[in-house]
Amino acid sequence: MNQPIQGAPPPSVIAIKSSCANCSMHQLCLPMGLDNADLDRLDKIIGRRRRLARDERLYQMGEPFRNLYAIRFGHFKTFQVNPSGGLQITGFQMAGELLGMDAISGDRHHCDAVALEDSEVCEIPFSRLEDLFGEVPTLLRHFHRLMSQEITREQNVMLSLGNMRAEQRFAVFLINLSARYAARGYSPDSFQLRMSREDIGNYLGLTIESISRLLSRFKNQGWLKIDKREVTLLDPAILKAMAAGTAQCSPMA
Amino acid sequence: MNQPIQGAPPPSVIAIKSSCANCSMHQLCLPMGLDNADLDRLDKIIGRRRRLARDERLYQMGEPFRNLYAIRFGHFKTFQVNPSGGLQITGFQMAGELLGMDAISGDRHHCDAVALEDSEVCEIPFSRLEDLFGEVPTLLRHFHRLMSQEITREQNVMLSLGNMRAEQRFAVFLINLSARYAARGYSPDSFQLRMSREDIGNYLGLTIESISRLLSRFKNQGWLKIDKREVTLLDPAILKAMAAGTAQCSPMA
DNA sequence: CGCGCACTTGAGTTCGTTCAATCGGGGTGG
DNA sequence: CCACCCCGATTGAACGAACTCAAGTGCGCG
Repeated sequence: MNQPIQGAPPPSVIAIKSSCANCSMHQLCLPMGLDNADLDRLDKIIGRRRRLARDERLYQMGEPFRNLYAIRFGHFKTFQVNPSGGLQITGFQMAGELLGMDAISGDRHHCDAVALEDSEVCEIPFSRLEDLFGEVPTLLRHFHRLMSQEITREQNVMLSLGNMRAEQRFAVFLINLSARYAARGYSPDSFQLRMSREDIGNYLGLTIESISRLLSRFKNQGWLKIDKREVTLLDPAILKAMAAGTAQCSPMA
Repeated sequence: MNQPIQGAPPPSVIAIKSSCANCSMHQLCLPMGLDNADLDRLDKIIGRRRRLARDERLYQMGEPFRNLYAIRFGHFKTFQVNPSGGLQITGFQMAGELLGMDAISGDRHHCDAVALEDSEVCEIPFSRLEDLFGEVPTLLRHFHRLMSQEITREQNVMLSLGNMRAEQRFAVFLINLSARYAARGYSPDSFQLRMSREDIGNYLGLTIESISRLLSRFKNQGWLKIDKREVTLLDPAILKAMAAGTAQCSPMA
């Protein structure tokens, strides 16, 4: 139950001398808003940094829950598996975001997390984090905000899956990525998709073929350029309008 | 911005001498696992009980966030509204469950909560609850579990919306209600649907007609009885199998 | 009794899927 | 260096599950 799983190489463990204060993500991540003293206390409990190769698994459903993980760099996907084998990607996570919050209830992970590219995470022992909550109210506050953010994020996905047509879901997806890259200081209009078409389709409740057709349609409309996984949004305004539901695409053009 | 909204009567405010200790839900609700002394401290911060009539709104998207609400009795639905007017029900809540956790980030409510029947909630001022967290670690722990539970609940909905056919979604829905009533000491096989077919359809990403047809189909298969909103599960096993994806319904029978 | 509302049922349509063929780039081995 | 293969992606054609539109039912309430 506890040993490495089905042939996946044990994740490399590297002791890197690095701190939250040095981390470029500390304004988005768990330590947001902490003063130097508190930053230090948080640093002290961070277990270790873990490097993961593309497709390597950070944790798996059913594993006992001990740590949260803050992404230092790289991208992840999280997914749930059906009793009958069906798989649903529940999110794509990027640097500064927290993994594992769904495992707090139940003491076991409720989904799998897999690296979409070579990535690094900070391991945060949850019991030690809990100890710290009593001493650093600012930290607790921000932690609650992060959990709550995750709840609203998922509500938005539900809205998309339950209520929107394919093209609108896809526009929402692109605009969401764009905004998150913008928040990290990257271009909002030009970025790499770190996930396959298949992953996108699964996440949005569509097939890979549908994603491919949507990309072609948006490209033919002149709304974006797409070269392999490199996207350039040529008309972010109309994509935003589609995401908001105030514009729609002609069936074909 | 702060006054009562579009004709909804101001919610009745009643000062009832009641406590968590007396509440039949205290084993499921926020006070779970607290000893009497801590129960008392929690009691002291509970603002007031609020009664809501059917269709009355507890809070609305955009309203400033001050309180969480614990449901004493009754049922609620929460829903999000699209910029373009589209509406997605994100959950149905029953006694012992907590409302408002999505509002912690952002300080404003991100969805609306409406009573499905005459109901009563406990108002929990969040800032006072935060104060208490420092003093009652057990309370904080359980609060984290509740938030985490909400995250996993929503992941399950995403799985259902993104991955399952109509009949499976509906089976999941029924089995989920059944389990929650069972946890509250009610019959798992016979209960009232507190929400309309339309609400169910919206929640499951289906139309009201589809829900109606599914009910008829399940009835014709002899798997349940349905009389208005009174459901009796006649073959919970096969419904569970359908929910798990290990059985499926013939198109018509 | 008659109106309104929630629900049911039927018939035709549509959006996205399924199935299948093809493309194209990157890696491997002859 | 080229031939070959593999895999992810694209494109086309036909299908089907769920939707839309429309008519009908039944119950509650004034």
